[in-house]
Amino acid sequence: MSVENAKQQAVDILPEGGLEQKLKLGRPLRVKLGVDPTSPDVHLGFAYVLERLADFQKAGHTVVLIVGDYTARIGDPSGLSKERPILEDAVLDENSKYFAEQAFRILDREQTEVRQNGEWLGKLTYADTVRLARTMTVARLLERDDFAKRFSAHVPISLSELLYPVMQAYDSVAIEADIEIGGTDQRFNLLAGRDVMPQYGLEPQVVMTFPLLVGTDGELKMSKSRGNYIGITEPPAEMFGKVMSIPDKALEQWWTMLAQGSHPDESHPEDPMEWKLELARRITARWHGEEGAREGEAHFTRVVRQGEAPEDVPELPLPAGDPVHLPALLVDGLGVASTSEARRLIQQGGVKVNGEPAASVDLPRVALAGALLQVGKRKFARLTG
RNA sequence: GGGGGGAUGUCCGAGUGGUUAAAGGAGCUUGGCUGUAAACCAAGUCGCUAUGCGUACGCAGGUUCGAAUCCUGCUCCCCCCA
Repeated sequence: MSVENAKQQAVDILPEGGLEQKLKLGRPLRVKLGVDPTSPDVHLGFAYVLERLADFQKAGHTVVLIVGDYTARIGDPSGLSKERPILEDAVLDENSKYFAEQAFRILDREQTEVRQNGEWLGKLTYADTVRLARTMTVARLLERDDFAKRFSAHVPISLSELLYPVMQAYDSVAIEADIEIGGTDQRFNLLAGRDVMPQYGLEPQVVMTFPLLVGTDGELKMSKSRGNYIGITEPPAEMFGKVMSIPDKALEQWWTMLAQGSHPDESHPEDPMEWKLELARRITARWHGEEGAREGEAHFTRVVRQGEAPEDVPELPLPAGDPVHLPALLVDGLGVASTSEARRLIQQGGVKVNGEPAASVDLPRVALAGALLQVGKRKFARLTG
């Protein structure tokens, strides 16, 4: 049974023996996961958690995805703190759709309920909210690690944020969750559900937490806002290259969480380079198939290891005029952020024409027509016209 | 309600009237080394067809030859007491 797989990978299963009891009920269990609709991109870290949900589905259980639209819509009025920004309804709806599309690459659509928590949170009266709030104490909230840290660091915490755990707990009430899963950083919120559910006459959910995947920087949790993530929709070459860019110290965790699959005892190449290559192949193959993995590796070998131009270089028409002003061209065609940035790159030899560092910001047309223009190691364009 | 402290570039954080586009660090970028990475070395890191010009130190005004630095009002944040 695939639930075994999830069990093995979990960091916590609370309470002890709770999962077995739930499983003994002999009916499809309702396994809940909360989703933040402000950043709908499914990255490898999140995909890992979705895979655990899929483990449950394989055993016939039902997955309930809670899109936190209501929580996101409340947001933070000041706009100054570290809280999540308020998003437009339209953006949220768009995000939810985009998210679902990606999530169903992992989850079985037939065994998945997608719910928005505005459905029930939007109907609570003030009295209902107060009743809900009574199930939690301030002291317990402040025990939570990140609140405790922020509080002692004098970083603002708004009252609304303190309500998040009970709102999330109420989601469990509304959908009658049997199990809720999340990253280890969610432990407190998940446990809040256990406290609140009995107040509404429900059996408390079982809580399962899973390890947090570190990002491509090897330091911090993978997340979109930190820019250290790999999205599952990224093209093969990007994906392969980003995996290769992780520090060696992250190898072991990535291997365990993302590559091993159902063979936990499987050995890996000793040589870190070979090990990482195998990791990159597997991850790319998971999302783009064997063909994609080959393509990604070929690109990596050629461009990064051998320092050559990729096979298919996008074409870029030369603008009118002679000489050609390089900074503008780099901004328009190669994605350089500003002309000032472009000038710096040129100055430092980061811009190459046919492999030779560009000598000046203005180059004669004849030197550029048909030439290969390169910025840094990875951006290329073939100039035409 | 009373009292005190604070808001600086991507982030952290110096700077209390005059080369201050703003120390230092982190991050990031480029180049070098290399086994992808890391470590290490060097440079860069607001914008602009640019040996100059324009913007910039919470917001809006003011004082001054000159302000991130002084004054006034406003907004936001933190702490203590109630």
